Amino acid sequence: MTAEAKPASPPLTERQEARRRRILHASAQLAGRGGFEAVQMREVAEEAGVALGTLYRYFPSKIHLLVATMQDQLQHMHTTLHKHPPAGQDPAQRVADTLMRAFRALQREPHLADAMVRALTFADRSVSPEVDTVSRITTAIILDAMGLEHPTPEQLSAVRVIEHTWHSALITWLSGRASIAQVKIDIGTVCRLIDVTKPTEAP
Amino acid sequence: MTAEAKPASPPLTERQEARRRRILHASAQLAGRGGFEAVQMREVAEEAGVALGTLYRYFPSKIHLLVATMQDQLQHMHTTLHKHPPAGQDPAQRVADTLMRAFRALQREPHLADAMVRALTFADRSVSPEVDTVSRITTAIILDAMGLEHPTPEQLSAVRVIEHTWHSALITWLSGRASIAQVKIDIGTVCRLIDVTKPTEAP
DNA sequence: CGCTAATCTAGAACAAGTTTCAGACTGGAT
DNA sequence: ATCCAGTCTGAAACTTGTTCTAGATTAGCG
Repeated sequence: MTAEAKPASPPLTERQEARRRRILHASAQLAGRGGFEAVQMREVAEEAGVALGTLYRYFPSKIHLLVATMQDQLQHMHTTLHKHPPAGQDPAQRVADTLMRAFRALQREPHLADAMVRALTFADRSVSPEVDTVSRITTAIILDAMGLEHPTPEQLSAVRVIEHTWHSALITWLSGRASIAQVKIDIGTVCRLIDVTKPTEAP
Repeated sequence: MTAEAKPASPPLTERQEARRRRILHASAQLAGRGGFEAVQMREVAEEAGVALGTLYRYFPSKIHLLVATMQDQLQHMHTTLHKHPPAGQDPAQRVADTLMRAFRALQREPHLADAMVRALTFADRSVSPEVDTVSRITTAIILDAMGLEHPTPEQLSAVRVIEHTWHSALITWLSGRASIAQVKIDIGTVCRLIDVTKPTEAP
């Protein structure tokens, strides 16, 4: 059940894998400076040493590219979190800790965060599979933090709500409409749902 | 404190007000068919009987235009809700009812919903004031449903989280990644936060 | 009424995402 | 080693959001 990347299509040759990585690297690089708008397809192609048409063969749109970039970054974060799991007492605390940590990571690269999150929420149906992958990784991270083997449907819904809050709070922060403090408060608030949906809650 | 529209700039003449309305109407019309991408600035201008430059004078970008369209629609909804307030017993129930009702309204015009919500979450800093207005109206709607005069900071945070969930859940539905049922469940789930943050909760 | 500043129009021009195409290149099968 | 199919390149073309310009219209004012 580990959420890995490519289930479909022909396996890539070494050179192709290298190209793909160069593209993703260029994307993250450009995003790290100016954010969403700074990721211009022509520039990504040039920086990755690849023709424009090739870029589009690998990633059929700018949104696809940025969502893939996010997948990449999330994988890193997931791996890192496995090595240093949150230490809190109860599940709600651990989830909040984890999200705060992720939030701090994003604060270090606000432009990159901007590009990735904007792409993620702007994605239309044609990007659903990729966005879904991102969502699955995020869910896995949260469930890991909760330490649950077999979450109840109720708990899964709570996790979904946490994800909703996480994404939307990030957006309000990125667009300058909410402060860092407010985002932290909102994360803390939504994590209470974990306690509310504890299976031991009902008589 | 009623969230009205235009606090700034010179008051518009009658013809100008009419133009503005024609533009918003054309925008909603086109959005109602093909969604976000169907709202093309040239078409909006033509349908509204206005030059492209004029359209841009009234709304400095497509995002501004669609966010303004959303403001407009939300005002309607707010007014309607005042006439037929939710009838539930407790605040959480009333808020859930209200959001479900709004959700049903959006389901009737999924393309319009798509255009408005995508614009809202894609908006960058240059649209912050307008997005903030939308947010204030939404908050007002939720607070009305709760029936609170002086919400505590905790409750305001819960309302923010509800809004986050509302927007993000809409996005997952619009992009076909969540079913209507799932959105309803998530709304119900997040509304539990209202009970958790009742002031009578603490000793 | 006649003037002036602001606004509006029509249309060209520009920017960035996306598509297309002809030709060069690569990898694998015979 | 040769050939085929698929891939990559470079460049142009197309689309749609956005900007700009020159000339007509309009609104407000003396």
